[in-house]
Amino acid sequence: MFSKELEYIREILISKGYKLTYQRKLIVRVFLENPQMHFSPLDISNQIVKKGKFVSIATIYRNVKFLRDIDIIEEIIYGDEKLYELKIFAQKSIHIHIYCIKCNKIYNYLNLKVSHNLINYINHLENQFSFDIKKADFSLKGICSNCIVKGGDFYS
Amino acid sequence: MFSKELEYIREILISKGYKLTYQRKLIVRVFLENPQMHFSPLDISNQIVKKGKFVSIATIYRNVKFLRDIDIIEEIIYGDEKLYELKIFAQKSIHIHIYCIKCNKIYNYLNLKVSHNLINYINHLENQFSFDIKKADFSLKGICSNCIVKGGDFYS
DNA sequence: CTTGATGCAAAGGATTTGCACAAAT
DNA sequence: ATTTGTGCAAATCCTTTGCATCAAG
Repeated sequence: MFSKELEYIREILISKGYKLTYQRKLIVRVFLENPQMHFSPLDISNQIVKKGKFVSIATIYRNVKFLRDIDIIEEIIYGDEKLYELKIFAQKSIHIHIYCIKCNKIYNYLNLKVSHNLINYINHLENQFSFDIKKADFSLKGICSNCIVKGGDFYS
Repeated sequence: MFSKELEYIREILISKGYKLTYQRKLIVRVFLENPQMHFSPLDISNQIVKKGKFVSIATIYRNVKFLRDIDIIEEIIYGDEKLYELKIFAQKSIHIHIYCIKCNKIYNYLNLKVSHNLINYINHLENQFSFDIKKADFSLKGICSNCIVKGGDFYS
């Protein structure tokens, strides 16, 4: 499974003088198997252990940074933690994350038609402030439809 | 200076059973004196020391969380750090932060006319996903006009 | 074989916490 | 007087790093 994707990633690494090790394969597989999900380094470790394999946590830390630096995964900040998600093969340009403050789920909306709207807005900001924008993250916090249905007050 | 604001904050605290201590006043003053600025706990400590006063770093950590919880200041994430800024008296609903990845300045745009645009977009998202949105943070990273002028490649 | 990569354990840095004491109401 | 708040130092948590060894190319 995912041998095609791994082979492609191997080529990227090799072209830059890096190696695709056993451990890196295990880490990348976690992302390939869950292309929409976010993982902390510890989450990744747990996923690997769940399969009966092992990669030291230090190696995982080293590799999430490494994979981020070469644009294979992306780092997002959620509250206290840094989470990582697949970037390559995802071809998205703008990030929209919607967090539910009640159930703590993260809804990760990719390039929907909806983003079109947002692109215009970003262009507008670029002009207004003479800023060359490389990355746009839109983070919304609120209560998801699921938790609204369940009812109950959140704010005192 | 700021006795009016501090008195108002005292009332809020007291109504909730808390006290406005000497240390809390010093901390709040840092924010009142710099309503547009962002501070880390260490920054706050430095500001206080600069005035020849002292508050222990543990107390500052305790109080930024405390002041955040009662909505007097707001926590924003910038890279690795948590920064805090005045929220009360600022009456803004939507946050737009633009970061320059070259000079590391944070441009903090408040409720400009520009936000109008954004409010429509947020309403749109609320409808599309049946989400009750409480907070919207828009984070843009790029290169500010100042650094563009200076020239030089940023990306290899 | 050569160089990059890993695992371990120790170090590091930021944040939190237990406890005795201080001070705000 | 009470009870919250503070300072200190120790503890904790997350992340990084030095070093000897391993393995990918």
